[in-house]
Amino acid sequence: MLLVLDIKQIRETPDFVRQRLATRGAGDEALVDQILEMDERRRRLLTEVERLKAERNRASKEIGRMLAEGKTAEAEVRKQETRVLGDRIAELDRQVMEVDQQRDALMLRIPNLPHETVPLGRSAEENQVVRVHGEPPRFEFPPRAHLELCERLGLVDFARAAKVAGSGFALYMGRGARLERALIRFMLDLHTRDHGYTEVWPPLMVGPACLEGVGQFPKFRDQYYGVAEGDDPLQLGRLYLIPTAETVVANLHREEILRESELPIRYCAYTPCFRGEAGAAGVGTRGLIRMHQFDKVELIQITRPEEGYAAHEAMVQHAERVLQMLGLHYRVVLLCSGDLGFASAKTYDLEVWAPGQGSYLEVSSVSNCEEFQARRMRLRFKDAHGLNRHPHILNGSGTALARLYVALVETYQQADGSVLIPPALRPYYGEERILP
RNA sequence: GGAGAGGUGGCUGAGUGGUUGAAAGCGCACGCCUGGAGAGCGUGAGUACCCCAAAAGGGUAUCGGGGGUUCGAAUCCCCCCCUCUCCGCCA
Repeated sequence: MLLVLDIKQIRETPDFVRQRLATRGAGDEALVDQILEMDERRRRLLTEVERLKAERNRASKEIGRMLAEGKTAEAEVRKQETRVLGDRIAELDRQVMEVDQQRDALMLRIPNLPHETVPLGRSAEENQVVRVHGEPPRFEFPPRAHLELCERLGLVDFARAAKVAGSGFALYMGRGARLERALIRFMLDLHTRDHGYTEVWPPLMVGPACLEGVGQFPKFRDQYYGVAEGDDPLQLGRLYLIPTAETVVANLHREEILRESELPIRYCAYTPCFRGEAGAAGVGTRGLIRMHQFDKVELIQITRPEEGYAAHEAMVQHAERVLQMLGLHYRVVLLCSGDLGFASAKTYDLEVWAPGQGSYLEVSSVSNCEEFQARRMRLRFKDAHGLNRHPHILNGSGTALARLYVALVETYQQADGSVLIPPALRPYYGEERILP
């Protein structure tokens, strides 16, 4: 009953589905045959059990009629006969449920099909840079890394963050905290005022159904923080800390049937994001680049399928606008099939230049998940013909904070050790520079 | 956390074991009426799945979720979830 890719699509065009899945290079296409087999078994069982149920329903009505007419003896006989049907039905029902579960479990493991405009490739190396904005800034001195800048200016206290929460957390202090807040407000204002998004301030914990809905479950179960209430171990896993606002906000309309006139829906949310990042320790773990908790302003759109890709392009530009207004050098990267996220059909990453790192940092990922998530969360809209269809769901960071912070202080650092605040941010930060 | 009440179709709301997928009202769609609108009248309309080449048609499931009793469950029993009211606690 839970359709991930449309089971009909798999049934009708298995070769196409297999071929598209194969471009991801993860071997998921092997699931297709298993699913088809399950599906066939399921339908055979269903046809049989439904026939029996129809028969039983008829018999029951007949018994009702007999009793009403006072033919108790006859009714008793009929009851006896019908009881046997019940046993057979129960047995078949059990089998149907079993096959259902197996099929659904397989379906949940199938990632989205890459869009036809996605370049083929195996890994991040084959991603395509589609445009570059600006130039890397020049320095008359060796630019410092953000870690040093932040510590010297007292913006972030990593030691105390580690003391209270362990490694992988940041403690923004004083002007550092104010800068974080300024960035959040700047982005929220930009997207709500200029780009037509409605601001949302959502819960930071969600049930597992939401994680499943956006495609983070079942595949990446171990990367999320589950919370427990008190010491009750039974409570563990009933709620999870959100790894991104997408997890909550994309699910806001789950199991609804929207009116077409309500589309497109555009939401913008600031939230902290919590990630276990299992197995990622060791690489770039110092500083603000990879953390268990970071801030992010997220964009979500729910659109008619016809408009999904136009909205996708627009959304990339909404995220780019942040970087442009902050005067940062960045590039837009189109992910290749092998680097695509589980739920996404097409993704652009925004990578901002961090002079102190001497590298680009991913600060935004803008994806069109097409109908994939809508199907998993049973979100539909009624079109002009009264037909229920799945909308496209898009998400994009607009943008992630911590890495943006890195790029910002590294880009705007001065020879005297101060950090200039770019003009667009000054109304929010309140001053023109952060002095040593 | 304690006590109570309740979850039925887009909404309100009837229904306590048998042609009830579910009265009635509102809302909605279409048609008639109208110069046009309204009122009025009529018709239609949930969702998912299965059978059928398709359409037509037929069937199954669905009254918060799951399990049970029964020939038969919206109706009876058990467990869970959620909402509301009162009390307690708390930012």
